[in-house]
Amino acid sequence: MPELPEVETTRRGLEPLLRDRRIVTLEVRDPRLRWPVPTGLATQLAGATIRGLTRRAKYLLLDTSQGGILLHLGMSGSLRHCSPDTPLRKHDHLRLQLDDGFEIRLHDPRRFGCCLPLPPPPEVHPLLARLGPEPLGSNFDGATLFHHGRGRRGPVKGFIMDQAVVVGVGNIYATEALFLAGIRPGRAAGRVTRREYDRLARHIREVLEEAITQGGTTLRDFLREDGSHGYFGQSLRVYGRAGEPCPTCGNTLRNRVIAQRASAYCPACQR
DNA sequence: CTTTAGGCCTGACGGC
DNA sequence: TGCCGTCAGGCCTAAA
Repeated sequence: MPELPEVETTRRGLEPLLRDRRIVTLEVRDPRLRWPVPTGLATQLAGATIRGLTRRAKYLLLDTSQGGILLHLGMSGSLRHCSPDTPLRKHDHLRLQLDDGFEIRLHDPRRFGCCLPLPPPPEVHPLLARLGPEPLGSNFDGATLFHHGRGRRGPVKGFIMDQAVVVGVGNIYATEALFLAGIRPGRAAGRVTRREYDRLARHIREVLEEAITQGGTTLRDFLREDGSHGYFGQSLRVYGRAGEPCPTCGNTLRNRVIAQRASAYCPACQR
């Protein structure tokens, strides 16, 4: 279940392996993803030189001399770098064969991911056009959240998971950041104070950066395995721990469904 | 405009 | 042991 740190770690791991490589073939073994992998994509990419691999939100953008590619890992997707004689697995959808004899495989059992052409300029693509600021970028802070949150009656947790507000904050890191900021996930976004949004923005950045840092230490595993080893072993303080004691005060953590997602919180620490 | 619900999928899990 | 219902999760899309 790649969240932003996993996607960024994947990008950092793969970028040096892909840059300046030539694509020999793209084999579409199973085009059934969130949207079908277009027929003709393989032909378009054959012989292309890879210029780079960047990230926007949880999307990976592969830039080549013969056009861009937009990748999303959805819920269960992963990319691995391996040699062609590595046994193929069920749900290996794509093989991107490189001129150095290695290949990249997209593995995605639940098929929520995608692989689509990305015509220039990338930022106008419908899937990218309405995205909010990057949480690790310079134009994301408490002021942004506060101003965007004016008049919002929905829960703050759903608000920060809204890709138009800030990208890349999934259920896990939203839960963790709200705990660290001392804000209950069910609070109306419009009722969270400026000071609280400052804390929240800081903690969103913090939990994501912490996860990326830890991701770097397990990068080798991440690229070779299927990404199912969990969140880099990052110590999650409250996510998935309803019923357990709060790591700060010892009160029993509760669970509520907020914005259609399980939300653990401490009734004492979070207000 | 905001907010909510539905849908897409498979694998893991629990109950019988 | 096997079958089946439920759940998880990102995020688009339609509808309220």
